[in-house]
Amino acid sequence: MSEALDSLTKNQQTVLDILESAKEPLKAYAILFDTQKKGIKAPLQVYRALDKLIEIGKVHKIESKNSYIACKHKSCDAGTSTSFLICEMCDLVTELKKNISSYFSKQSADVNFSYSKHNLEIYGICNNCKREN
Amino acid sequence: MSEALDSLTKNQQTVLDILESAKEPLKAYAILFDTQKKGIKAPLQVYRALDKLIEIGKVHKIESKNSYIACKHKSCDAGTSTSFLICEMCDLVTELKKNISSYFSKQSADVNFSYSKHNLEIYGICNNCKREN
DNA sequence: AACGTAATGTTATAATATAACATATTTTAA
DNA sequence: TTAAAATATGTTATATTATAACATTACGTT
Repeated sequence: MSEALDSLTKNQQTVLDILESAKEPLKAYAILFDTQKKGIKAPLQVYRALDKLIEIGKVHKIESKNSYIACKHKSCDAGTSTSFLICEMCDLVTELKKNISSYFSKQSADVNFSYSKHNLEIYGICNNCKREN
Repeated sequence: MSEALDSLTKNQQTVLDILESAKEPLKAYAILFDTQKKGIKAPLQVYRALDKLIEIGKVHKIESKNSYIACKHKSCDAGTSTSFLICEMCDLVTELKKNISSYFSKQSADVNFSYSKHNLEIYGICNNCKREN
């Protein structure tokens, strides 16, 4: 049988399932805890699954939180650039769709820097939390 | 004597000196290693100095590299928003002074998100490395 | 079937960061 | 000017995040 491009292995699917059903970004050891009933026993199994999922763009890492989040978009361009809005009150994370890259590319060119990719983490208060306060 | 706003303690100054003379961002344990001849003996002493320096805007953390860099600007607005250009070849880091915050603030408002601060890490190739390759 | 590649399982350890507690120093203010 | 409050220090231990190393298994390709 020829391999479907989006076929995931058991561990990869297990980790992705957890992330997709999570409301907030999860830390690796939280994922480990949640997946122990499904056969994942060691940190490395989580990290390996995460590495692959990030590589294919299904998952992103939020660097300032050492946390991981499933990508909600149809197809992210393979684990490169990311832009997030992070609510400081409820931890909700929204991923911005990426036309913002061209802006950074121009800004970079202005100082003779060849843009390759970026990571943007914007902190603030989400709409829900604003209304409730 | 009344306290000068920019007076630093011994450990804080030691850590800042190391960062200011470094060409690339440094990791906390690299700072520890470099400051051991100057009386700093434990990781916590480094982290505490870093915390303070970050708080007053003298140092920034580069989240995607778990590294720290001295701020070259006159006065950064107290450890809040940062924007970096990071060379993938030589690790040179340039901090963008530009008022990119207002752009993010607008983009955020478009989706009903109240901007508070941001962290931007742009990867690419710096001018020097471009010329040499 | 035999090979090459990728994924797995497992143990150990590296790298990054904080907790807890005792002490010392500086600032503030009565 | 001194006592209280706040800040910084020193030190040991430990928590958190992530990777190394190595043996094994699954699986697509030829």
